[in-house]
Amino acid sequence: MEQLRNLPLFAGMTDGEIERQIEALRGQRGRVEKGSVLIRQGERVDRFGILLEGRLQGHQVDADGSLSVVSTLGVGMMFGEILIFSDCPAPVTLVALTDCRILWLGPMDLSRTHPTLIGNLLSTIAGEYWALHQKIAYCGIVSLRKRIFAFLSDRSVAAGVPFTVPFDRNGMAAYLNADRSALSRELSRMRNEGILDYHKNRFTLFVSAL
Amino acid sequence: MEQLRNLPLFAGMTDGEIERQIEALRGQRGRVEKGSVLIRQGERVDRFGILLEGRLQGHQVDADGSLSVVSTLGVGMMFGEILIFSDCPAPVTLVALTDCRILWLGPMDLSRTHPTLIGNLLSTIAGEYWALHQKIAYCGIVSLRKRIFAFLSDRSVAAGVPFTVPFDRNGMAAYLNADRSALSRELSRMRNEGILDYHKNRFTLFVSAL
DNA sequence: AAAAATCTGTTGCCACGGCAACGAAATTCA
DNA sequence: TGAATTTCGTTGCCGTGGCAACAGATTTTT
Repeated sequence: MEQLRNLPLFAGMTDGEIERQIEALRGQRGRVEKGSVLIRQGERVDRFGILLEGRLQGHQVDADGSLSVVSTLGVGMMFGEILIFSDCPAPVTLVALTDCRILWLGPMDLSRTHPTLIGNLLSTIAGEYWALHQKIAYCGIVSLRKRIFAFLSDRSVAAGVPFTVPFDRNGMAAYLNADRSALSRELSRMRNEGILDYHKNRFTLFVSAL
Repeated sequence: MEQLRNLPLFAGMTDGEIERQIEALRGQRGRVEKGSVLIRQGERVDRFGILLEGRLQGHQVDADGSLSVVSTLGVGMMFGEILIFSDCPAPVTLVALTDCRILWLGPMDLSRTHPTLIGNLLSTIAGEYWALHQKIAYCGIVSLRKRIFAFLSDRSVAAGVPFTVPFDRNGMAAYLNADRSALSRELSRMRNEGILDYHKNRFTLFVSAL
């Protein structure tokens, strides 16, 4: 309960309302062990989940058969909540990176769902939409250096200096869709030129524009 | 009314329900002339719109000051509907490409909104989310040729042969984020190799895999 | 119908960045 | 604590694809 109260989905709701809504959404807690597949690409989905413990990862097989990592989910994050409102099959496979505890919810009857919860749901989905939009904006920048800088610059104004990025190098490269070694190379150059400094995923920018 | 009934937002609702909901959403029709700005990047937005007539275009200025076209909207499409559920400022500027007629709706009180309309709204937003997701999937393909082919291949299975794409060359290049001339060059090559044929935005694929 | 504007194809140049391969550092596991 | 695994930086190679510039075709404007 303590945990549920802090979830964005239940923001602004009383404990009683939360309990009643979970009931209405046929909530049930479950465990899955490392390696399990929660959602299979191509499947139809009619319930969504909240990750109470553990880590998940979204995989996608492209048309040519190559596999790519789409997203990584941590505690408190939701999955499948967008899918249940689409008529399309799951475009990604969701795998448990570790043993997980999950709160399953759905199917959802909107006429019996609390407006606050619906609002929270919409906010969450909207946020995820703009997150994708942002990623696309970065990927539209042709020069790798400018792409990296735009990303770091945004993080810097959002989080101050120094700041951390929620990625390891591989993840950061994937997000900016660049090659990992190319990313490392460019970061080194920028460090040598005095544009920034970093250690692992902790960065400091020394200039505000390129 | 005739027109409203066919909008995805009002799908499955009776005329009476539609009218009542428009009233609850403080709906008002408006006109804007070519060149007007409907939403300015950075602004807060508390109402959304449905394009009844005309064409709109979304622009975005990157961190380095360069302008890029993000999207183009046609009759029946909504705009701002995701924004009103976010706490972030508008990431794009929306400009009228032609004279337009618009139905403005909002602010929205979820507790007074018909569940069906909420469902339609969620479906629409979910659809837009997966559309972005798809675009990102394409952009993740490193080889331009494979990127183009993945795109055309998907359109082909969805729409048969021959099929049309909703873009001119510029738009298609932007969507696949590629350079227009590079796109033309690659399409030519593929045509010469007998992989496909095309005229303007009408394509025919001759192979199903690359 | 002429003129202006837009869209499309083509081509040469060449640098950016993907790829592979390797070693070092760091983290995880036994 | 040592071994195994993963992460990260570095470097050489070289092909892809961005860029610029131009011509023809198509569309729109007046």
